[in-house]
Amino acid sequence: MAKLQKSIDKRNALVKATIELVNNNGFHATPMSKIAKMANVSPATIYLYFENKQDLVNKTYVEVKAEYTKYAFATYNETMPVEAGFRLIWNRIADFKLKECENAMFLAQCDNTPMIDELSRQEGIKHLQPLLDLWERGRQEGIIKPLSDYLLYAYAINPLSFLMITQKRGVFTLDKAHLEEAYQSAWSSIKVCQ
Amino acid sequence: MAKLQKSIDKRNALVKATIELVNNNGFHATPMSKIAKMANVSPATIYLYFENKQDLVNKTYVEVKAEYTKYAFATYNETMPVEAGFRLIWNRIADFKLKECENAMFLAQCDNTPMIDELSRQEGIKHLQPLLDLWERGRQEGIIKPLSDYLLYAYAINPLSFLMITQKRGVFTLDKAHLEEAYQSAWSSIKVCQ
DNA sequence: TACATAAAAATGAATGTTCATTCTTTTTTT
DNA sequence: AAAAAAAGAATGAACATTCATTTTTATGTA
Repeated sequence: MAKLQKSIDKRNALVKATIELVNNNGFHATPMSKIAKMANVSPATIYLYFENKQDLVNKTYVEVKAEYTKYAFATYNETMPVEAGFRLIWNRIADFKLKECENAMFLAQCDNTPMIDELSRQEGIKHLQPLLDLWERGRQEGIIKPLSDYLLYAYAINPLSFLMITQKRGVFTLDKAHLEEAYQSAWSSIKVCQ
Repeated sequence: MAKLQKSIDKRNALVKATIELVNNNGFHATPMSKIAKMANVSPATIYLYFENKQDLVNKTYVEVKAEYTKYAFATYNETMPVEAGFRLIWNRIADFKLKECENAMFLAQCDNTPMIDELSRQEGIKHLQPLLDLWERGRQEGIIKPLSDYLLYAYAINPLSFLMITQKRGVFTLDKAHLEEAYQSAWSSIKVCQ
């Protein structure tokens, strides 16, 4: 098992360097040589862990996306009432976007760009199922508007990406009070009135 | 006036080619040679109209952003009541994102990427003022929640970008009914209840 | 434990390509 | 016929990837 012997630390350093450089310079301005340098590794070593640059970026995307959803659902279980469950997941996602800012920025960039292969993109979406199930339950109980999952995501979750990016640009700070306001807006947009 | 003599058509073709190629391949995979080919122009000619590749992309961004806001406010005037004015602007923006899909996709990509210089980005934001003024009026009249402009934009406008991208990926179609639902979600998220 | 050796991992330097940009010449416009 | 615009080919740098070698690790033997 050659693969298992290779240092997992090196692989992680490569993934981390990719995220950091792509965040700061964009995909078009992150050469393999810089990734190698930041990970303290020779350029040739990258090819022991990844097929090529595209593969490195794809795998990085899928891994970060998996971390994201893992974090989002870590404290959730399916027996929770709809509103409480949504609040919990929403807060975990907000938390992730604020605390794991580098990771979240990377995902935001990948999600609006033809930088990632379609296959990896689909792979990344898979783990969102618990949220979709919660919404289905909410619709059935008449708590959540009978809208497409895409619309619900667009209004309840995606605005957090915009806010995170805006905060990263420095023009705006997302404090505790803003977060509660954001939650209220998110919930207002998808709950059934009265 | 050398500049005025140069063909405006050629310039437009270059801008259009840039948008199309960046949308489909990403900035990292759109060489100047391809842009030239798509615009039916020699690579050298690009440099008669733009300083370099970065300048071409920056200028393209600023121009498309200007078109976007021009379209958004074309039928609005400041004497309208807040809710009607918001509905009007929202619909124009939705229209732009659906009809001028190429332009809107390009903006979405630029807005989540370090592809554009900070200066051009700031230049692009300027023209949004009428919407910010409308929101200020709405807050004063107690119609719109007393939230930061960034939060209002995140919930009322930005979801349209997500929906447009999702539609472009083909998994979801944004029809008339969806649009009305989206509007209701947008308005719900920022209006003061009762 | 100490050493020898084979396998694996890692490296720096090379390779060949692609690309942004510039140069020189040609074509078009005035 | 002069000036401006456009062109295609040339230039040199940057880059992804591979190659030939060296270093590290694991294993077997005394």
